[in-house]
Amino acid sequence: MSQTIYNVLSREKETFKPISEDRVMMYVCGPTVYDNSHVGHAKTYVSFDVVVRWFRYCGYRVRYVQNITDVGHLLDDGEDRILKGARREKVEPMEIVERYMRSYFEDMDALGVTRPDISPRASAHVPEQIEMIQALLQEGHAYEVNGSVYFSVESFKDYGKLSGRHVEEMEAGRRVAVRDEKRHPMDFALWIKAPSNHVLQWPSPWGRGYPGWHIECSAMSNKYLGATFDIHGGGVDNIFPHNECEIAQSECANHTAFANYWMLSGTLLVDGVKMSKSLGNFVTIKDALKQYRSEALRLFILSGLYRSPADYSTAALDAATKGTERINTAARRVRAELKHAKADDAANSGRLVDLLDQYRMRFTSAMNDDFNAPLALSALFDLGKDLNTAIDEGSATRTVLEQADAIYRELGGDVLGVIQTEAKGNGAGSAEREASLIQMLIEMRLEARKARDYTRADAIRSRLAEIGILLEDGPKGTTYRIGN
RNA sequence: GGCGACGUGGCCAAGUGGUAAGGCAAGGGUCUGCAAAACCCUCAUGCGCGGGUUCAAUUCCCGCCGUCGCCUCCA
Repeated sequence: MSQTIYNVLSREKETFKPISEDRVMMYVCGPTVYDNSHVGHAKTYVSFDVVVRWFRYCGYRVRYVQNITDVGHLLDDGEDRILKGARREKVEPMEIVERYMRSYFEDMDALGVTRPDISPRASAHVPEQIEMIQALLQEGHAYEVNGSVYFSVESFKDYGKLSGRHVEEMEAGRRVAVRDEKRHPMDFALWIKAPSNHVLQWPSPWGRGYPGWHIECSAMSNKYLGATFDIHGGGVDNIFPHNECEIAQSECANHTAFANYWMLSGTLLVDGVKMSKSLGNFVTIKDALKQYRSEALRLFILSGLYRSPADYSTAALDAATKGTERINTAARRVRAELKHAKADDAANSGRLVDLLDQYRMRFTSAMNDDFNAPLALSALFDLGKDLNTAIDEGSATRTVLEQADAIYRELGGDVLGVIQTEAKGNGAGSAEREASLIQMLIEMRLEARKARDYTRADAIRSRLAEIGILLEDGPKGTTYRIGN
């Protein structure tokens, strides 16, 4: 079965053909680190995390590059975001960068997002950016004015091919005063002359200055992935001008195609409008994680297609929380049953093993179809229903349970990251010890119940509940789970 | 105004030219000292509105209405 990807370049689903057979070279636009990340970032990066995890599950070697923007990304008023952050917090610009880059990684780690293989920083690749700008100047795709360098959009006939815009049709500069220096209103900065008091500046052939925002992605993807690579990802909101500019710079400098497949994730809305730093309506990932566990956040994100918008609300997150509980309870039950599983016996076992294969195939074909995570999830939910029934009937043999456990670990855990694959503990040894202690208390409570000493039984239960361990009495005995 | 996307049950959300996945909520049941949880079952003749193509459309085409994103910084 082959992988399909909705390619924004063609606006169609295409069969994925990597440049090297078993290898995926992938770039995703990363954050500008001048403030805490919000749930909108989570949507984008969790989505691409699942793409990477899926490729790896399928046996591809993936090189995943995601930049860290720490210079050159300007605000409306022309001030660099990093400098604004530095002024706000009264620290060095690079302190802002370190602070929020660490914060970003903390958030991503908490969300279970696999770290990129390379997280190149713009400020650490100024020579590479200068080199690319020089190439563009030599080719006549760029021009210098007063120490700044601009890309000439008229020199690249394909400008607008990703976003479907045409230079002639755009009423550029209508709302923003165009810099007089530009030859064409749509031209964009490759290199910006720094005022003498500007804190971030580097020497260049055109005097002291700093790189424009777009050029870093072109220069760094070129360095780590090559002139042409497989997949370029990011949020749709950057399709114009950022992504369009990347294509223009790279294709003009390298004389070859840039990314073969463009995957853009849908915008996260809150109360129907975009969640963004500039609108101030954002929920930080740290705040969201105080309320919801990371599996719930991931499930919320993966409940819709990556390229569709999603609306953040407490109702949606509560529903996702319940959903993760349902799916994790089923997975936990399988693991618990496995401890005292029956040996295999012919017929039933075979039928159920076939059923499990079908679920794995359902999941696989969903993911192969442009990473349809919501459809893949539905397979896991249905699987849980069948397993519960099988366990109740006593037809779930060891082989069945082992394979079910493997599905949960590999597909729910490794690929989607919505199923906890191991007990959360403070350390390797302590988790096991904790489990034994809880088991001991459960047995003590059982003895109390047998003796009809319910006061004592309830006391054990409520004391455990106080420290977040919830006991649940079921037909087959008492189980527990760790609450939030 | 231009470009792009979308409108599916109470809410969220997949999907297909041949008759609607899944989650949440709701109702019923099982279990149970109590409680909580869990599990099972049920739940859209219908897919924004109006036309058209077709043996057949929610799915294709046209028009309309509405929502969102981008066009200026945002993942």
